[in-house]
Amino acid sequence: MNDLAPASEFPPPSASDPAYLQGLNTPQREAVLSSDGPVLVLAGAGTGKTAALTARLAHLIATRRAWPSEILAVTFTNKAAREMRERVGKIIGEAVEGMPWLGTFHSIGAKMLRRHAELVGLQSNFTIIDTDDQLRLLKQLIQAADIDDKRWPARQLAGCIDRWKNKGLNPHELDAAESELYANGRGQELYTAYQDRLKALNACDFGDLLLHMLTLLRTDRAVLEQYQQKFKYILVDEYQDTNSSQYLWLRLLAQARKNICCVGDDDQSIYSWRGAEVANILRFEKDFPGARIIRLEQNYRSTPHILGAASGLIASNSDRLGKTLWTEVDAGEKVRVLGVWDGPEEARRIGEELESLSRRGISLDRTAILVRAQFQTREFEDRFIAIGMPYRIIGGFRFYERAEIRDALAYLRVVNQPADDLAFERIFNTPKRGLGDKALEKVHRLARATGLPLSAAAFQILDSDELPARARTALTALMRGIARWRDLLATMNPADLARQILDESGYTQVLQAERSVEASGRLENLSELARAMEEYESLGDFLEHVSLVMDNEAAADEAKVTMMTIHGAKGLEFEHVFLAGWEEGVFPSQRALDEGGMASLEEERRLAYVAITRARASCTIVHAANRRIYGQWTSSIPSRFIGELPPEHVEEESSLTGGASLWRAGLSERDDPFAHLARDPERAARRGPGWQRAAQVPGGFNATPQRVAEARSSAISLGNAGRSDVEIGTRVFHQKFGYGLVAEKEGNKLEIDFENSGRKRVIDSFVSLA
DNA sequence: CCTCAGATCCTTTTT
DNA sequence: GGATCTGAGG
Repeated sequence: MNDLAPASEFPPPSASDPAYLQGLNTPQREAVLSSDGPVLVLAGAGTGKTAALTARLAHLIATRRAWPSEILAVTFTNKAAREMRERVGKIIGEAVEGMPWLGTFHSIGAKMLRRHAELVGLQSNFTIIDTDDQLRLLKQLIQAADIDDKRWPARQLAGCIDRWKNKGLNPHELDAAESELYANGRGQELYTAYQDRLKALNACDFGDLLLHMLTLLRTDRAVLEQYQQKFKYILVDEYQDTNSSQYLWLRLLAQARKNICCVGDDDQSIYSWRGAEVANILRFEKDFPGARIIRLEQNYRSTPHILGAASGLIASNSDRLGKTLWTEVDAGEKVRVLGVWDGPEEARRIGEELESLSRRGISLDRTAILVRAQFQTREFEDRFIAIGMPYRIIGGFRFYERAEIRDALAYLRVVNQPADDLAFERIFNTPKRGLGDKALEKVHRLARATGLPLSAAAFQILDSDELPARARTALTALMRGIARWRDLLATMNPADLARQILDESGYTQVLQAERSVEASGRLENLSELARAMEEYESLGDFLEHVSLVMDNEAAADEAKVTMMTIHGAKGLEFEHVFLAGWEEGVFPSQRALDEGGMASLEEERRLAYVAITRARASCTIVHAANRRIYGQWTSSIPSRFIGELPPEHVEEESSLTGGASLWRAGLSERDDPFAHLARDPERAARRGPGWQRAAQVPGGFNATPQRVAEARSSAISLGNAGRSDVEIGTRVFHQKFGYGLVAEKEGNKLEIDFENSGRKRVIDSFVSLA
């Protein structure tokens, strides 16, 4: 099977081969040596894809076809990028340092965009906002547009916008049907407002890193040609996971030289929910006529039973390019399918298995529990804490998603990038300094009226009597700090600056005063953050790193069993793998079944395929008859995927009387295990094809966007330099101080003699003509 | 202005 | 079952 490839055009393996070619099989060699022209490598799970890929890079560099800086190598995850960098480094040594264009789509997008930021209306120190900031921003916009954010949640809009960006659509490129997906056709309006707001904040979301670059490559000939010339060779990992925007981006860049090599596996496409299009891999040959297709099918990872089970399962899918994995190994155990009574028993059994493996001298580092969804790890955590089983959970909260880290970063962002209103809002009253909603609202009002960023408005409002004395004192202290830190930015190294900011802002003191376990953990995290900053030249560099790259790598001290989602496990392998929760409704997930129909089911099946193929030596699939879901006990039937495994590769076992098949037969006839959800009409309404349908429900919503109109008109009529309709002697009205006569005027600052409150200093945008 | 308690929401996967 | 939001009370 491995000799189907027409390898004759390349020299056969010989002892004089460079090191990077040794040990590669025939198709792998072909993937390395076919350096010019379009190449699609279909690499099955465990077929030595990364080895071939890194050898290919080494080959391009060693044969002087390109300098390291002339190769664009994109991956999806930071993990993959890091691994490739390391492995290439081992082959070519120091030269890998000169590979600036090896990274994730997003980090490369960001790098390019910083060079051309002004062409899309940004400055090169733009902030990259995360989902949290994005949601807060959207919520503000939704409220400003007088849309009921209960009926049209910000998450939903965020989902739409992501989708549009994944498709490469700018706001003006949406058609009516797309716009219809949110708030009865107001999707486009809000998307436009969001993009405008981001530009005003000098910020980008994840999607923009690709979309802006794509827009630029499409519209700016010079920029496009510059990069087409620069990248002599393009290498793309996990090609099946590219979305339309990434696909278009690659196609533009590759069009001139056509030296593009895409590596992927349609059977491992598991990210369609975030816009990945398997079609991209299927149409490669059309996009690049004459493309060479190479199949890597010899598996070096798993036993024949594991491969047989996985292959048998994935065969139920349609529309595959088709690969047949094979291995030279001929021993090994069958895949074990274990039925248990409930969730706690599942955790108990797997715990026991792990203990037994451990006793046999197998390091827990070589074991993993893979789950469909994050919440499933909780049951294991409870159990493992009880029995003292060391474990690590990958995924979940990342380092930089912790509140204290986000707070610290917000300070740094405000200092680094004055227009970052989102960050300013976050630190305004953090730590608590007596600045509440009222105070923030006033700063907001001034900012809106003057068109200034919040932090600038905050400086200005100190010159007035708008704020009560206490708030004013507190804000003065904060703003003095910010001004000082901004001064230090140029001279001080980022780590020391961060320490100083945390100190002077009072943030560390508050935590120190708390004296709780959590507080000391937070302090620990903060000093960890400062330590991590030490490698960085500038604060900007660091902020970019943190938003795009930083993930929590648990220190590998003690041997631990790894728990993670199947998505997180893609690309990894473990000696012994436990696949938990293979029940209908959990895996395949109810949501996928409800919302995506057959296509989703197939994706779930690919996910199952990925899960099984992570295992080297043993794979144990567990399903429980009862499980607590959202706090309610539910009985469940085994996943249909279990039934799809070829029996000859599977060994069934049940802790329930009568054996697996018996109780399965009894259970499978029961009604929908999620019936309790359907019984609740509220919940039932939220199921179904999800928000797409919900978006079409005619709403009882018809409010007018009054507030925005107001804000806009005042923004237009009021200049920064002071308004022309107010002069000394003008009679004006102020919401808090009442009527008065203007006594002094300097720019937009007024001194007014109020009839009831005496002389006050006020910013002109707070008064109206009386 | 802050804190606490009750109500309400949400439960897939991630750069 | 847990996180998050909202409203009442200190």
